[in-house]
Amino acid sequence: MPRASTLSPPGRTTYRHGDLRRVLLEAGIELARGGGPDAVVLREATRRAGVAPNAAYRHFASRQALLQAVRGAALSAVAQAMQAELAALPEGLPPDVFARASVRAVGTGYLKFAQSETGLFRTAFAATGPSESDGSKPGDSGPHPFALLGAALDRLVTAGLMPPERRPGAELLAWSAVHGLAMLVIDGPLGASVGPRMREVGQRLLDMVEKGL
Amino acid sequence: MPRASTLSPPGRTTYRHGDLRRVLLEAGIELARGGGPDAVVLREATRRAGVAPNAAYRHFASRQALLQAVRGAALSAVAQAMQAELAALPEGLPPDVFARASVRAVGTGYLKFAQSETGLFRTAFAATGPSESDGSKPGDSGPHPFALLGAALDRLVTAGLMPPERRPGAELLAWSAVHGLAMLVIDGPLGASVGPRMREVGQRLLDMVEKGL
DNA sequence: TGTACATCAGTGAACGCGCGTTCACTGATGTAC
DNA sequence: TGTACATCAGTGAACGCGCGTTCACTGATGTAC
Repeated sequence: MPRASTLSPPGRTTYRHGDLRRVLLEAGIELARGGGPDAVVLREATRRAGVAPNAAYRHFASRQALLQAVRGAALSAVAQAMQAELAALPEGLPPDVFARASVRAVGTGYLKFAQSETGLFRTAFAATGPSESDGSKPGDSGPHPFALLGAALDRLVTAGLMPPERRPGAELLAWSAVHGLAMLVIDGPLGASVGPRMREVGQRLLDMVEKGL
Repeated sequence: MPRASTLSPPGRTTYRHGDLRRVLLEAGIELARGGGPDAVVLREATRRAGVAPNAAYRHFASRQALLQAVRGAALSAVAQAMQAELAALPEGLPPDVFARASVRAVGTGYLKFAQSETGLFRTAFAATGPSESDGSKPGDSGPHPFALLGAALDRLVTAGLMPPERRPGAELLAWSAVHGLAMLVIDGPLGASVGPRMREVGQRLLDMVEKGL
C-alpha cells in the first residue's frame, strides 16, 4: 500500500502511474471509437490519462506507434465480433449446414461490427500511411478476421459445398463483398438509405457470395 | 467587344487572376490525386495558384466547400473511367453478350481507376465528415458511377439474363463487391500481394458477382 | 536492520509548424453619364 | 468622346489553435550492501 504522496498530480495517488501504457492505449481506443483513426491524438490520450503530454513517450515511440497499437486492438475487436456470431450458431448442425452457416455468421459479425463500432472499424482498416509494409505486431492477441473467414471457407470445402480448386483466394473475394458494403454504408451517401435495411441487404449480399463462389 | 487581354490565359500577370476558381479547383484535384482527401489543403491550393491564402474565400466558402468541389470532380473522373471501358467494347455484339460485357466493363473501369488514381478514388468515396446528408452538387457534370452500373444491370434484365425481381438493389450488391476489393487493395495489407494480380482477381470477383446476382 | 544509490517513469516548459479563417485595405475593371 | 464611380477580386497582416516532439529536470521506487 503506497502512502499518499505529497506532490502528486491531481487525481492520482502515486507519482508513478503504474499502468500508463494500458491507460493510454485504452484512451486511444476510445478516441478511435468516437472518430476513427484521425481522432487518435497523442495529446488527447495523455490528457485523458491525466498525465503530461510527453509522458506518452515512455511507452510509445511516437503517435504512429500508439495508432498501430490501437489498430491492433480494433482488429481484435472485429475478430471478436465475428467469433461471437459463430458462437451463437446452434450446436449439432450437420456439417454442410454448419459450414454454410458459419460463412454467413462470419460475414454477419463483420457487418454488425462495422455498423455498431464504425470508428473502430475504420481504424482497423484505414490506410496506414504513405509507406506501408510494417512488419508489425508479432505476438498479437487473437486471430485476424481474415483467418476466421478462411477457416469458414475451409469448412465449405470439407463439406463438399465448394470445389477445392475454387478455394485459393476465395477469402479475398468474399471479404471484398462484405467489406465493400460496410464501407459504402459507413462512408458513402448510402448510409442513410441503406443503414436501416442493413440486415436484409447484408443477407442478400451473402446470398450472392454463396452462390457466386 | 472586350479587348483580348481580358481572357487572360495561364501565365498572365494581371492583378485580377481571372480564372482563380478553376485554378484552385485544379490545384485541389492535384493535391487529392497525390494524397487523398486530407491532402486537399486550402493554403496549399492558393500557394500553387500563386495567390494569397484568403483569396480562396472569394470562390469557396470554406475548405470544406473546396473539398466538396474536388470530390465532385473525382466522382466524375471515376465515371469517365467506367465509360471509357464501356466505349472500348466491340460494336455489334448480340444484346445478351453486350449486356454481360458492359457489366464487366463498368466494374473493370472502376477497379482500374482505383488502382491508377488511388488518391482521387479515395477522395471520391471518403467519409464526408461527422454530419453528412449534404444535398450537394445539383447540376453536376456527368453521370454518377452508380448510375452507370445501374444502366448496365438494366441491360442484363432486358437481355433476359437477370430475373427482374432480382434487379432492385442489385447495383448496391455489385458495387459492394467491386468497391470492397478496391479498398482492400488500396488501404489494407493486401496491396502488395494482390496489387500485381489485380486484373486476374478482379475478373474472378466479377465472375462471382455475375453468378451470384 | 538501516542506508546509499541507481533507475527510470513521470514533470514542466518550450519549440516550430501549418492550418483555417478574419480584418481592413487596394486597385483594376466595366459601365453610366 | 472622356471621366467619375461603384464593384469586387485580390492583398497583407494577423489571430488562435492544437498538434507532435524535444529538453533538462525530479523524485518514488527497488535493491545491494
